[in-house]
Amino acid sequence: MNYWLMKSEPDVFSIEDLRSAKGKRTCWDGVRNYQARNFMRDEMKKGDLVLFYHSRVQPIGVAGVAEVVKESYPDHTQFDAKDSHFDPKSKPEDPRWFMVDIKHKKSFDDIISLQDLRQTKGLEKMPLLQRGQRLSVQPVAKKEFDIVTKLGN
DNA sequence: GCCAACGTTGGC
DNA sequence: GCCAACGTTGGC
Repeated sequence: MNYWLMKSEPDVFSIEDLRSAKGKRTCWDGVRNYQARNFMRDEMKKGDLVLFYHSRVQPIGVAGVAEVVKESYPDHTQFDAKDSHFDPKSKPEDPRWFMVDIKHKKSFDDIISLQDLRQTKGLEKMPLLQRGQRLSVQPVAKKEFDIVTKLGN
């Protein structure tokens, strides 16, 4: 079983949006970065757990936990000319972009702030905390996942 | 809103 | 295959 971190701008889609979504789940569409895509397409498995991260908007940090409930399949927004994530170079018979479905598991009472994460021992190697790191989907070590979720209790 | 860091594109 | 130009991310 693997662990992940996925970023979302909460004014676009927050952990509470996920909680109130139908079935408490959503498809994670719109990822247009190859490395992030590869993680979703090749390595994310049903049952994997995800740290749901709020970026850009204060308070920035880990807002809760979600679970992968459906493994990768083509992201439909790449074929929709009216969608902001439309990719004219992607063909339905050879899709370029993939997504997974995730389901809400837990919202933390308080968001675990980026500053707190930076100050927590054992998290020094988290990709999230590395300089210049921008991936919206990234792996998390089990140890790191355990430390972070413990902070959220 | 700024801007550093990074990814992608496309001319050569 | 290089690399300048451009676009995006995301903390501040």
